[in-house]
Amino acid sequence: MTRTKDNQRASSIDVARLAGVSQSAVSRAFTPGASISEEKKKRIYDAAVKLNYRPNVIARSLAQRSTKIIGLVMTRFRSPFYTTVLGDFTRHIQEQGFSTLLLNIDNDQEVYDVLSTALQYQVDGLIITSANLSSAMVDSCLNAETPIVLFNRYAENNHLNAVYCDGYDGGRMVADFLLPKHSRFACITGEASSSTSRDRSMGYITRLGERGIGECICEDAEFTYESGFEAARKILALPNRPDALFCTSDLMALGAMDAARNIFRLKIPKDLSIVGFDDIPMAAWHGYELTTAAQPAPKMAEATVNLLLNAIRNNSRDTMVLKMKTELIVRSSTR
Amino acid sequence: MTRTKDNQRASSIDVARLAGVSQSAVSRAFTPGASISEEKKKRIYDAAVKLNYRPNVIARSLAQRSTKIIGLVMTRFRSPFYTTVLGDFTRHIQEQGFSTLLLNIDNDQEVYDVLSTALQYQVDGLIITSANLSSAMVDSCLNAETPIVLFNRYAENNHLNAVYCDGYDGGRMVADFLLPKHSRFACITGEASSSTSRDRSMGYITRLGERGIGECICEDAEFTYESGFEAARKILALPNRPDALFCTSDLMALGAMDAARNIFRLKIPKDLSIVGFDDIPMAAWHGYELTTAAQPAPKMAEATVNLLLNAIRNNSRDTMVLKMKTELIVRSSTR
DNA sequence: AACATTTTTGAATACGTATTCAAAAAATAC
DNA sequence: GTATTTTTTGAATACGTATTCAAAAATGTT
Repeated sequence: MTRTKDNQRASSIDVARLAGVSQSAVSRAFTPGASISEEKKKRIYDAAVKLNYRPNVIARSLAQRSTKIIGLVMTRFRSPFYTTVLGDFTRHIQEQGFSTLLLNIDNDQEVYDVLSTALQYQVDGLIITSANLSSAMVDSCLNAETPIVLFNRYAENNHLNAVYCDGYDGGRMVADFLLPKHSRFACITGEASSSTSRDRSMGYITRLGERGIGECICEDAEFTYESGFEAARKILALPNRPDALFCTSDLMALGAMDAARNIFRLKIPKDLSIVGFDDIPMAAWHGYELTTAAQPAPKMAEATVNLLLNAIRNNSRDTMVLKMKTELIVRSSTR
Repeated sequence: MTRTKDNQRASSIDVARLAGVSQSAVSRAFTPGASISEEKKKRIYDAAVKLNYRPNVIARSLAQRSTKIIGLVMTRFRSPFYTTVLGDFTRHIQEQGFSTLLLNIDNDQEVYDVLSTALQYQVDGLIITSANLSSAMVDSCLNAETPIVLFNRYAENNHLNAVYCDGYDGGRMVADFLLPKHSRFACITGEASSSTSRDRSMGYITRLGERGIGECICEDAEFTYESGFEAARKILALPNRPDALFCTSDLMALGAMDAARNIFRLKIPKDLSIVGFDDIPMAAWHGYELTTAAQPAPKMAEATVNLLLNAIRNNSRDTMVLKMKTELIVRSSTR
């Protein structure tokens, strides 16, 4: 091993020396499409194998001013919806030759820190899921000239790229579906700060109103099973119990189903119809068979990655907002 | 804005020029503990704010030969167990001032590619979950001198750091728990290639044998709800139906429960006891209340990250294997 | 064979930071 | 006050690659 310094990784210079060529040649040998003769290329590869050489992507990133890294800001790792999407994100990102820097946030306070480290890592682009961005942060992003796509969030002023699902329309669909066969309506909503959840419940309630139902029992909850369970326990204990319940996420709906069945001994859907939102895998489980407004998660994830990569490759400054439709999947939790 | 080149991010040189100091001074201003006067530091910070300067971590990584990035190789994004763990990993990694490069693999074939890109990104360390490493890959890792910790896998020769859960012992515990009140035993196992699943079922079957039960109906499945459902459908259709069923993962167990109840109209636990493994959130749902051998996931995740960071910081070459115990959580899916 | 064209090549430099080293400045000791 | 130690400072260089530029080699044309 004719390595200059022992115990270190080999560099392109080491390979060049062993192969009897210049460092530039080594660089070109590892750059697809670069001008280099086949014979020299072979010689370089042989030397590279001998030294166990692999190009240092960090150095390349510095020289090319492009890291080929996508920053992915995520919350709510326990939500099946988001983890499914996370798998899709990383798969698409890798398929396109990029890598994923995953940044976890527990609450919106941390967004700024996390965003700032992502930018320091010179990510080529950013995907931000379900975080509430302050306008200061938006500015900071725009300032950094780093393309950004929001997932399931949208900026009020449409100044940022976004891919999201039309929750308002989804809520309306649910209302239209439930209206014919039910008379007393209720709704369990997610965190109030979340525009996502607000859109869904607003669509539902507005549509009910349009069709003559002025009253809808509402209960605030968090986006968890337990929270849905507790909210349903409150709602179903009321006099004049509702016979139709819309939950703005599947996880809450499943909790609500279990509360209805286990605490109140209700038959679903005979005594109570329940509808969720998302279509997580558990909604299809035989123990639940939850009717739900399905988000086209795979399509959304793919569109998000493609939108971002296009922005990166074309260096385009104009923004694009993709609003997708939900599809009502009718299972046996509704009559 | 006295920036040298327009439309580019400011560099430490730009800041130095504006603040009237040397580039080294700027570097020191952003290096905690470096020798620099308070007065100059303030002047530099002011200039940095004016130029919206943030240190370029990529350049720093090159200079320091340390990226502060942990590579995290993951499969099975749909499994609630692994996504919970993923959240813990990233949180701990971030708390320690590192970032996470997330690498998704769908099957073991891709491990090599993914590992190789991680190494090219000069990650400071690697966590590998549930992948089967060929010995060639292990060599390649050792060669790269990059610390590695396996999560829920262990190298046969103990030549790699590992944190995992004692599935063999867990399986024995389940057998001991079920033996007194049952007479016909069955087992649904995960993918045969997975040593994780094999350990669990071997512990179970071995212990049954030790205590006089020579026969155990076994059915192979994948680590999914649907697969558990199908496997249970086969097993429960047999003459002389079992009255105790151990599934090597919760997800399969939940599928099995639904098959038992919905297809065979069995009462759980009266007609059939079911035990799972992992303790995913859904196991505690009121619709299931699954008895399970719980993995101490949060502890395991924390230990994994700590083990890795210690190896990185101390540059230690000796390996460490942490084997954790399961805890049997008894719920109402067993009599 | 002479010339024009294309391809291949290596030297030099840039990317943005950390760090070493020696000089300068400040603080302390006597 | 000088001598001594400590702290602060900037110039120079290293990190490992990509890329520009001009020279050299190979190829094609007549």
